[in-house]
Amino acid sequence: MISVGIIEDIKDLRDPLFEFISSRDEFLCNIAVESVEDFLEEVSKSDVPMDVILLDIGLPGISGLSAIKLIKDKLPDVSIIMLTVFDDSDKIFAAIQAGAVGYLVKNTPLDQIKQSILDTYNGGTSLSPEIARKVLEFFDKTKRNIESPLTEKEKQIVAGMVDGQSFKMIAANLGNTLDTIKSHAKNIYKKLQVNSKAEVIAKSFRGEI
Amino acid sequence: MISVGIIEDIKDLRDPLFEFISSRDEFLCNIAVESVEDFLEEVSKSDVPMDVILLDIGLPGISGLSAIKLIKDKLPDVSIIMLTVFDDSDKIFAAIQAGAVGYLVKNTPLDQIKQSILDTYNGGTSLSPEIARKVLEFFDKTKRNIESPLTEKEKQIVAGMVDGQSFKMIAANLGNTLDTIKSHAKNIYKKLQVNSKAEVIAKSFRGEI
DNA sequence: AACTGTATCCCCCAAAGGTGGGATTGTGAA
DNA sequence: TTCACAATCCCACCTTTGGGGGATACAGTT
Repeated sequence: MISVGIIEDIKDLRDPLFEFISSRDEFLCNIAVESVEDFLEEVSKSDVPMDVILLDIGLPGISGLSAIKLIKDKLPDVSIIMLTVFDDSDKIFAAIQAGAVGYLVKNTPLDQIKQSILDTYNGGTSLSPEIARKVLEFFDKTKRNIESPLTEKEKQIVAGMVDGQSFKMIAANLGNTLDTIKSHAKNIYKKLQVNSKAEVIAKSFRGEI
Repeated sequence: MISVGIIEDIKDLRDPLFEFISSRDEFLCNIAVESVEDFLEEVSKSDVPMDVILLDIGLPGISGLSAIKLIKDKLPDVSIIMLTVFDDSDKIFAAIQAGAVGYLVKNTPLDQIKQSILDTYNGGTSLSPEIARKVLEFFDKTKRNIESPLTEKEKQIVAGMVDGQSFKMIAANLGNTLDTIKSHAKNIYKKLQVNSKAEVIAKSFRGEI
C-alpha cells in the first residue's frame, strides 16, 4: 500500500485527486491539504507514513518550489511529484534540482497519474524530453555555455552579487563608482525580468544566467 | 536538414538504418561507418556537417562508451544517441555521464527512431524512467543531509529568501509582522555567521544549510 | 527556580538597495 | 550617418535591510 499526500490549493483539483487515490486499493491518501504549512503541521503532529507527495508548484504562501527542501528535511525518503498548470520547464528543472523526481501537468488523465505514482514508488520517474535534456546538459560540462543576455561587465557584477558582496564592494573591486554599479544593476534586472538582487542570485545558482 | 551519422559494426543493422535515414527528406546521412576509428578519420579529412550521431554502445575496438569523449572533443555541438541491444541501465547511465543525450534499443521501430532523432535535434531527449531516476539521484542534495543549526521557523524564512521574496512578503505568507521576520533574520545571520540575505541565499544553494 | 532558546512583537536609525529620471563617450551595425 | 547599446557617471526619492536595543510568553533543561 502506497501512502500518498496531496498539497494543492485549488479545492476543485484537490478533491477529485483525493477521491481517485482513496478509491484505489493500492493507494492510501493520508493527507490532502491546501498549503505547505498545513502539510508540515499534519506530519508533525501525527506520525503518518508517506511515500509519494503530489505538490503544486505554484502555491500561494510558501511556494511548492521552496517547499521541497522543507518537506525532504522532515521526510528525507519521500518522492515528490510536482503538479503544474503549464509545462514551465525552468520551474520544473528548478524543482528537480531541489529534489523532486517528476512532474505532472494538472489535466493529466487520472489513469496516467496512477501510473506515474506507481512508477515513482518503484524507483522510476517520468520527465518530458525537454526537462530530461536540461538535466543532462547540467551534466555535460563541455557545453555549459548557455548564451546569456548579459554583457561581460554585467556578468562580473552578477558574480559579485553571488559572492554576497554589496554594491559598494563590487564598485570598489571593479574600480567603478557606486552609481555605475547601480546603473548596471538596473539593466541586469530589466534583462532578467526581476527586481531584486536576491532573485538574480537565485537565478544564477539555478544556472538560468 | 539534419545531418546524421551512424556508427554501428553490424552491417545488417547499419545498412537498413542508412537506407531509412537517407530516404527521408528531413535527414541527410553523411556518414555510416562500422567503427569509431573510421568515423574520426572521415570527419577529419572532410569537413562534413554533423548534428546527430547514432552510436553503438558495444562496439569492438574503441567502445561506444569511450568514443563519446573523443567525438565530442572533435564535434562539441553534436548530439549523441546510444544504440543498445539490451536495456542495460548502468552502461546507459555511464554514457549519459560522458555526454550522450539519449539512447535507443536496437529493435525500436524505424518511425520511432525518426522521432527520437527529431526530438534530440530540437533539444529534447528521451530517457526511460529508470535511467532518468538514476540521473536525478545523482544530484539530490537533500539526500546528503547536513544537520542544520536552524529551527523549523527559520528554515521557512530562509526558503522565502531563496524564493526571492522580500521580508514583507515572507511576513505576509507566514502570517507574521515584518518585525518578527526581521528578528528571525537577525538570529539566522548570527547562526550562519553572515550579514546579508544574499549570503544566506548563496549558502542555501551551495547546500551549506 | 533559574536558565536557555524559540517565537512573537515593538522602537529607532543608518546603510543598502530599487526606481525614476538624465548626461557623456565610444563602438559597431543598419 | 543615424541608431542602438554598452559603459560610465550624476541626482533625487523612496523602500528595504541590517543592527542595536527591548518586551512578553512559552518550552524544556539543569
